[in-house]
Amino acid sequence: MIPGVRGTRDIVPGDVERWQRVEAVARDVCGRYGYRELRTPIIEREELFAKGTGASTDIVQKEMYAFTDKGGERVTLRPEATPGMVRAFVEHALEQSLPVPKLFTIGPMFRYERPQKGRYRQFHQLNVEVFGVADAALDAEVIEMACTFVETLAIQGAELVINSVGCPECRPEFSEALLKALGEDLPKLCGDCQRRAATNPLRIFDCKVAADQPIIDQLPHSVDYLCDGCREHFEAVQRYLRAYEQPFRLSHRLVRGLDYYTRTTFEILASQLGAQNALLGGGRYDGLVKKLGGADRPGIGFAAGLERLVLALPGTDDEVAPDVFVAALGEGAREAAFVLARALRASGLQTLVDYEPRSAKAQLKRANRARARYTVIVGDDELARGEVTVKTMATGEQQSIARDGVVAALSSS
RNA sequence: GUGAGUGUAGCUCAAGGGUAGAGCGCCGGUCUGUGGCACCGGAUGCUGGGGGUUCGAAUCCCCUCACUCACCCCA
Repeated sequence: MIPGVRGTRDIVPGDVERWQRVEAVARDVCGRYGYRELRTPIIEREELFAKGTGASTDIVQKEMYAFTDKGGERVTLRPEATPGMVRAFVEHALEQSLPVPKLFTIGPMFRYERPQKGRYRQFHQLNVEVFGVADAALDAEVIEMACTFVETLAIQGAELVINSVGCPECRPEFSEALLKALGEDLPKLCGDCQRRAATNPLRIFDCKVAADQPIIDQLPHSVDYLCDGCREHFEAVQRYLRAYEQPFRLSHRLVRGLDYYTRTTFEILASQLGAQNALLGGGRYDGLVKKLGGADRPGIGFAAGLERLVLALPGTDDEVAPDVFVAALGEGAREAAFVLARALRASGLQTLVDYEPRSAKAQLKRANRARARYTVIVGDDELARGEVTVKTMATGEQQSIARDGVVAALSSS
């Protein structure tokens, strides 16, 4: 046997129904908020992510499936969707053709990481992006929609966390304040934190090392360093959320890993997932469209991890069961059985037939195992009278029905 | 990339140097054209893979692969 590639998974029948449920809810919710689907390729030029996601991020530095193709082009399997969505938005001038560029996409992403629960090398996301709207009302609507999505899936124990990381105006000031506050304590922090202090000081807030916490708890908060514009924007976002009666927790430690985030950031956490507990995360990225060669347009969006949503989904697996099982008894009845099955399917009934000439007992057993509602027994005896026998599996009750009336009888039941 | 744990039948798990097992599931019979319940019978494993120690390895040792948890990262 040749095993599947590490970090990839098959979604088998019995599991796939849960995925379909998540995807159906995603499409339904997106549709109600006015989003249109945009499907972009899984491979993109490597530079799209170096520029978009950010050259300093771990994703770009060590997690991309990047290679040189046969034409000498540097390409990569996409590690996230947003830069591709922005590229397509710009490339097709979607702002001209769509009333409001509200876009969503569902598909696989690839990151070369050590797999663990809730984290895979090929994983799937729902991505939601809106371009060209700077108003805080949209931030709140996007966040509220994300919450509605999770609630509609009946996922328990989800918590919304929000923060503001400022903009290119006020963030440098905050980073400086951070380093200044750290001062002589910096060498006391863990190695990772010291590295973060040099590359992206905000990410010190991500640290989970226990010994570092007393120091980190004393650090200033980004919300206290926002410029007037960012502060008013963030206050407005919170006002709208309260108006929606959407509970949220402010966390000055929510900083997010991608370089492009500005102002509002948010996550929905699920308590039952363990270490990989973010169901969904996103924020505003006002400089990204311009950076990727488009006009100066603001943007906001989020990505939801489908594996994690499926993991957090409450138990009940929806069983897939046929309406009818057609059992053919006797060599002469088989042809009639297949013709009948075709007619039942044409009328919309999910129908199975046995392909082996098994005993009546064996076929009934199969019908039972498949959880068919009805078994239609097509036998030589019945056919001679122009009839078939319909058995209701739940009750065991059965009756003879004219062969040409069985489709009508079953499709109305 | 780092650390720890676990890999035995389709699934959940026993056997800790001496002939690989159970429960569930699957197939068949009792019931020759009638499922579920009961009873009876049957099939299924290169014990993740490779190497070593030993008269003999699922069991001990080494390597490798995969999975799980945590770090890291993030959806």
